[in-house]
This record gives sequence, C-alpha cells and structure tokens, in this order.
Amino acid sequence: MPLIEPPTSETELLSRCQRIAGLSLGQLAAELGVDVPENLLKAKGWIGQLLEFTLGSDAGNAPRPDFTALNIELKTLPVNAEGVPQESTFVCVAELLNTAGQTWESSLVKHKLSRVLWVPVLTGKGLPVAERRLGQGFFWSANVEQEHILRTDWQELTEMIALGQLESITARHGQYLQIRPKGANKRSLTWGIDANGHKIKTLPRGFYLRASFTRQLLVAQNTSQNNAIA
DNA sequence: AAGTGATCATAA
DNA sequence: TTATGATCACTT
Repeated sequence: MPLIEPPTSETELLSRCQRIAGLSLGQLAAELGVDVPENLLKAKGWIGQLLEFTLGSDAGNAPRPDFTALNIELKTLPVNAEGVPQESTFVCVAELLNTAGQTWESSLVKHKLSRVLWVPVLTGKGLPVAERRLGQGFFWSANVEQEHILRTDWQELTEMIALGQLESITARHGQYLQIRPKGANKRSLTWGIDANGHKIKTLPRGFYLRASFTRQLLVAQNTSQNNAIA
C-alpha cells in the first residue's frame, strides 16, 4: 500500500524525479522521516526502496513493473564520480521449469524492460550512504538494435535452460543479458531440470543487464541531453 | 579495474 | 519458497 499516490502519467513521474534530482540520500531520507543505514552491507535494496516510496510505486513485490498503471519499471543505477555505472542491474528471476513453450514476446524480461525509469545514484565504496546523490532520472525503451540483442540473449539462455544445460550457464553467456545466481546463498535451492528432463535442485538464477550495457544507455542519454541544450 | 559468483533483508 | 530491492567480495 503506497503512502504516496502512484503517478498517473510519465510527465508526472518525471517531474517527481526532477524535484529530487540533486538531493543527497540523507536529505531525501530526512524528508521522509526514515533512518539512513551506515552502509548497504545488510541493506542492499535500501536505495531502490527509498525511491519506490518517494515516487509512488504500487507493485509491491508482485512480478510486474513498479508503476502498474503506466507499465514502467523503476531501476536505480549506481554510478561513480565520472557518471559510469558500476554494477549490473537485476531484471527478474529466471524461470527454470516449463521453459519449452516460452517466447521472448511473452517473457517477463521483455515485459519488465518495455519501459524503464533509470535513476542514477552517485555511489562509491567509500562514500557514506547519506552523502550519495540522486541524479536526473530518465525513461528508456529498447531501440530496434537493442531489442534484437536482448531477444537473442534471452532466447539462447532460455534454450539452455530448456535443454537442461542449466549447470553450464555462466555469467559469461549473453551480450547484454546474463544469468547469475539470485538467492540468499549457495545453500538456497530451487527446482530445475537436467539434460534428461529430470528435476534437480539447483541455485535460483536471475537475469541481469551487464554494466557495459547500462553504460551505453547513460552515454546515449547524456548525448541527447547535450543535443537538446545545443 | 572489471567481471563473475555469492550474498543480505524482507514480505507473502 | 519465490518474489521484490540489489551490492558485496573474490577472482582474473
């Protein structure tokens, strides 16, 4: 249940982003009356949840985009002092069972990435959480070339899962999308299938966007901003 | 320094 | 357990 009403248009959502752009996380947290953690070691999702709260996300932990009426997914983008993304971006969990009939068009990855609100956050290992700063959020949808590569990555990875090659998938597969473990630890297990179609216990996996890909998005965004100013 | 594999909190 | 939010930490 959101305490802030969900935005009813992209324009409204963007203006909410513009209001908070430039604020430190300490300032924003103070506005909301919430405590800032010392570090993110045991609060890895804190910044993302602070933004969800601030901007009026209403999806809860349902497997659907954060702003349900607008079909927009919110993603924080940790960037260094040079504005370069430093981490991969989690997209969604990878379905390890019943993958045979799935298509890119009906996939959760495509659905979640159909429209994304990226919010850069100036981050750094030595920078206290309260001093980290919000950048200007921007909307993104894949262009034809990007979607082609995302679809190809998804199809290759999903096919490996369907063929029972789960255990040979590494983070090295995929140009833009990769699959990596997504669980509490090595001991958390879920069901998958092996090459003989037998059910096996395996690590939960998730789809992630490589940092090398989100770097390109930010470069493109900065370029278009400069063009708009010039 | 970059990239991969491992890990943490919380809700339902 | 599986979904959400990701970053940590070790290897290369």
